[in-house]
Amino acid sequence: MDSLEIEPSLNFCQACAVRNRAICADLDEDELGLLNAIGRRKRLQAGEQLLWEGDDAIIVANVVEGVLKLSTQTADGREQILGMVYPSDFLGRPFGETTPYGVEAITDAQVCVFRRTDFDRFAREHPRLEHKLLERTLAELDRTRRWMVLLGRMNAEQKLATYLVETAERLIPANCKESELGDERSLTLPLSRQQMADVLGLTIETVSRHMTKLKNDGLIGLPGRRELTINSLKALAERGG
Amino acid sequence: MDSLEIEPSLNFCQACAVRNRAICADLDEDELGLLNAIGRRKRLQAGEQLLWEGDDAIIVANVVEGVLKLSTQTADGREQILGMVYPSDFLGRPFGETTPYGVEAITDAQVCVFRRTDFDRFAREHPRLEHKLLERTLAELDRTRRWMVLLGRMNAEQKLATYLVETAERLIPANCKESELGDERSLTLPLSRQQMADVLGLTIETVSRHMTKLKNDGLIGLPGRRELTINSLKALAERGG
DNA sequence: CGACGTCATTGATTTCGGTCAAACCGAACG
DNA sequence: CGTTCGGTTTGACCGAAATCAATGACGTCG
Repeated sequence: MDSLEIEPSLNFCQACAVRNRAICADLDEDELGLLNAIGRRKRLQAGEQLLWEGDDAIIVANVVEGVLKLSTQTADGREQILGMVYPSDFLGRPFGETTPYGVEAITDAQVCVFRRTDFDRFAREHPRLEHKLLERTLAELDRTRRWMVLLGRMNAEQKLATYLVETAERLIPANCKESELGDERSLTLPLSRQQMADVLGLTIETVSRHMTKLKNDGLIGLPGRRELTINSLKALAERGG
Repeated sequence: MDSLEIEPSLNFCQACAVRNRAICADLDEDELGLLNAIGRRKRLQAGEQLLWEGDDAIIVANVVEGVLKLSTQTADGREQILGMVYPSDFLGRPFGETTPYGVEAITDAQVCVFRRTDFDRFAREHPRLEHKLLERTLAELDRTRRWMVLLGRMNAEQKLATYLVETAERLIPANCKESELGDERSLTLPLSRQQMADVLGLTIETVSRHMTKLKNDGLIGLPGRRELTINSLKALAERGG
């Protein structure tokens, strides 16, 4: 299975944008060289699928750039998005036989891909890497459990408000550091309405209706389909949890 | 904070019921001795709280016996159960500052408790243990993500059928190994109707109604409040996902 | 035994979000 | 410039689950 369209392997690691934030952060130069030897950079276009649900788990990866979604299909064909991954996040299922979810690039993206068997061996031989991976997995589990509360106990408006606040918080610090311009934010939404629905366990119509409602209530502005301004982050957060 | 009512420390590990299934499984005699030295057995009565949401994360534990729930409170006072832990499962938040959920014993239980700082240090020094913990955490993350689909995309009947099947599968092999009596099972439900509602993101009335419906449809029997017989595991599973 | 408290069931009603259908809007293209 | 097309919004209606309320079943303790 070597049909992955992969770029030639230079030593990317040293210049890697996520060198100090990804699981490789604690590795020394030598270890990094070894890791570099088994990994390959791969570019993905928006909409391109990296892993298919149920496939043999042949690869794992670090996200270098862009946003990807993890999702699964329900029996009746609808989709539930299980999580979003951002730069420096790890994805895939090490030490497992099959990939329990599909992975698709939401924006153009760049990932650092490893054959799972190679990665598993490397991880077992390098406890510092495994430790980083453990910390990340524990943090991801916490985040996932918080999302369960959203799915299980919130109504549509609360879900939407919570999602918008969280998106703003994850996206704004990356763009600009004017965090104390006050309570306002403006950003480009990474997800379409349908994708937002799939993240929140709603339908596209319900998402659309409540976006309009939040706008009419003066909490947000919608200058364009993908554009969002938040008039008061605090007020919006209050509509959530 | 040493007011934990703890039993004196004999070397429990060798005789431990979950010795070969918990994260300690890969440790040798010496390591086990060291781990034993920092851990203590603790008995819990049904309903007793082991950890409170938001507390400093001072302890982690292995479940030796019984069932416990992880749960969180919503702003409006309702509860969402984030997960159930069974014998050999690990609980608590290693490498973290605060406990992101409350832990309460559902049945009488026995756990093997460690001060978090002691455990963290031991784990860092024993990669085999950390590896086990990583595998467990990854598996738990997979399970949690599957639960997101239940919460986000299933209707009440599907949720209930899925829950009953999963409970049967987790509980039956422990009790008796007559797994090929065919497709029937009978068991004592670990959760009250209210707790089932909290796991499934429903209300107690909806749970009750759909339990009755599944009974009337001939899929299950309800000889008592906490008693359940499954007439066909396969048929019940079909009502789920 | 009878009274009480807890938990579960059942019924009546409301409400929120889903479904179906139509209109709308902006970008890409001939 | 008009057409087309995908994504989005809006409306009308419906149904599943929540809510409100009453009743029932069971255990326990005086």
